[in-house]
Amino acid sequence: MTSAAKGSPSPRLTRNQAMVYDALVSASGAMTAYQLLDALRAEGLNAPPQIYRALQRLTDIGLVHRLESTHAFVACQHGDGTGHDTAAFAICDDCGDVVELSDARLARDLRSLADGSGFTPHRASIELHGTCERCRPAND
Amino acid sequence: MTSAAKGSPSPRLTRNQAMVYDALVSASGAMTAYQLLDALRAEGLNAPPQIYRALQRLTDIGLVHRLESTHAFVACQHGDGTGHDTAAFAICDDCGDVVELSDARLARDLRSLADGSGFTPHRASIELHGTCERCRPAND
DNA sequence: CGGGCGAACGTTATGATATAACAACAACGC
DNA sequence: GCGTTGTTGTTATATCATAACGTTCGCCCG
Repeated sequence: MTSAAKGSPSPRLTRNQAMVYDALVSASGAMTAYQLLDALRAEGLNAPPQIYRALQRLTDIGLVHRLESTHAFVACQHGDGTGHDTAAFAICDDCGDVVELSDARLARDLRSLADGSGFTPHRASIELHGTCERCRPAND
Repeated sequence: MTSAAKGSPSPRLTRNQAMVYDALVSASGAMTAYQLLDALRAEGLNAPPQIYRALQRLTDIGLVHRLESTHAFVACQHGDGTGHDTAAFAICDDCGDVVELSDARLARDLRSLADGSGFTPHRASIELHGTCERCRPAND
């Protein structure tokens, strides 16, 4: 699986950016910057700035999201389009799996909640920690 | 959820915990651990673990919230009661001011969104970045 | 062609955030 | 007293992230 551009506004990725993005997609989960660095040393990336610069660009264009609460990064699970600014993440504290959730109602509620305080939101970080379906104890 | 004792709002803080909490309340805003350390050196706190331990306890009992996206800590702005597990924060990127928002509808939306994915949430981190009322350009 | 220029690169060094580990001590029940 | 438990103070170190600098790349335009 390669770093093919997706939808509308995806400029071509540079080599480093493609390597980082591919690593995140292959991981099918979140990775920290230093995990990416370790994974990509074999391919010639040697120092943190190379990773962080690629991640900066990838998050800027919406291909990658940053998980603030775990200091990790995850490839966008949507078709790249909209909703990035209010994406929510369900992070399993047991297995580390991350699922990206998007919901118009949630976005609307957040916006109205902010408006009620005179606040103009620019971006949101919404991260749920808990237990995913597969890790939940079998009892109901 | 809401496990803080109702009868005793403050479970007797130790000296260090009280110093850290007082510093956060006086700041009327967010502070990083190292800002707290600098502020409290004069009172005898010398090393990061002393700060982090106090913060750990204060967040455990709900008197302090951690802002994941800014690596900072803020005193709870509620009357201490419930809603801590789904509190949202509006963080002004201009002046740094932080307002704690709480909304039952938001909490419900998040829960139902998670349930739809078979996810069982334990805690949420909801942080809005943007511009507060006072910092917003006057037109618009 | 080739000069200019902005973006990306590689590298070194350092800054910022957070925790491990351990010895000393206080508070408390018995 | 004496153990148990939790907090403290301290040193050292782990983890996360960026500053700064010169070099190279891609590409437009003269």
